[in-house]
Amino acid sequence: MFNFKIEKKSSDSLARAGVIETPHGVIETPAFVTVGTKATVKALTPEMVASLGASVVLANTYHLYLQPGDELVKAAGGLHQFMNWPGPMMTDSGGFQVFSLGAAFGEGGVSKFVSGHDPNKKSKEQAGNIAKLAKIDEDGVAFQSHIDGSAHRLTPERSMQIQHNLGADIIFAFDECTSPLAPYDYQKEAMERTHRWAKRSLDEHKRLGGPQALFGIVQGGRHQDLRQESSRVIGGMDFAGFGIGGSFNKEDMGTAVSWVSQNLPENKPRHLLGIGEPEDIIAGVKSGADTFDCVAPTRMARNGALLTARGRLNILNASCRCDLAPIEEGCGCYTCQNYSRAYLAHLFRAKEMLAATLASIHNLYYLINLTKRIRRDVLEGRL
RNA sequence: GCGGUCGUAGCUCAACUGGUUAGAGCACUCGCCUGUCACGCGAGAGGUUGAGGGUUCAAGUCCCUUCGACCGCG
Repeated sequence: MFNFKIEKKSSDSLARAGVIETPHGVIETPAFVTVGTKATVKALTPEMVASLGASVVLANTYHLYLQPGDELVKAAGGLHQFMNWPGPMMTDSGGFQVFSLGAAFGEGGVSKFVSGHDPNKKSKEQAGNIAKLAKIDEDGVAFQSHIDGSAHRLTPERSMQIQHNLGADIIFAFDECTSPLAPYDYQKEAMERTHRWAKRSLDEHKRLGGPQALFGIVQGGRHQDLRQESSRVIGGMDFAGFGIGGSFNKEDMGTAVSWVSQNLPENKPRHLLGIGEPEDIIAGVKSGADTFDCVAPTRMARNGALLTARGRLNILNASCRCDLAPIEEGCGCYTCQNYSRAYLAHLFRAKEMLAATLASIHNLYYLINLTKRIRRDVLEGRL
């Protein structure tokens, strides 16, 4: 049912090209995984997503458990049927929400990325006494719903049960994504807890049975010894593949990923969680990652930032108002084939819904095609 | 013609009995977003308070003149 085959390995980096087979189709890697958190890629129909060349979509356990509920999704025949996406799917375990609703919650703007040594961010962590929506203990995480404030609890076992109900092809172990601002001792403690949760996730997954492939998640923050230890421990467990999670140093994410890749079994796929800016994908592939998911292309699109070969274009800038050229000359996407920057700028300024759709089409097309180009480069020995 | 109400940022409006560099929302300009709390967040620019004169230590606030808008009565 689940299979991973490596077609070509790079001779001068950790890059490889391969194929992941799932019950709902194949994923040619390296691949970009489109994010559809709440069982929808925001602003796009599944047909649009497919027409961009996307092969796989990732949804979220925490969000769908809260709304509309995993039992309903199961009754509807699973995520594929429910959201009308026939291709391969992944679900994240809810582990990231331990971070986004925990340490990162509030006005502080703590990112999972940190740039170099960032001493000015420290005060935020301390000032971060805002009531968090997530609290961690050995058994799992207590969440307060961000929708209605109601209390919920996620454990490795619950995450597995929910993900089995959702029915994606690839599911992830329940983990803790730590803040990059957390001290070493906490990173270590959280990593070791994540390892115990990985074992529990695996046990529950086996108990439940079913066609899903479970990926374990490597943590360890920005520390080489922790990353190596985590990848050895998680890599030694009976997972179908691996996710690489957690926080990174913006400057040398690739280095951290290669510490991990070198310790993971070579014959299993590696998914770099939440990474997806163009340069990061290139660095990730070179460091041995096979798949990537990221909200960046769609979220940035909705906020008017468009990807081009020459960098980011903010369509809301005054210079776009009367610019009748497409977002990017030569781009093959539906948006660039049919609409001008001026039209996009108009839609954004008028707050028309089509703005989000056309911008998302462009950004996803850009990123998916970038990844396809990278795959060709690996296959043809150029990378 | 007489009486009244009101003129504050591009727009809609704040500013207790006159009291420090006249505020906000929207619009405008720019930036940010990496396993979605996210059609979100942040920053900036923008006003000789309709005009002119007066009272006062001090006027968007009080007085006079004038211009304009609206309402009422002739």
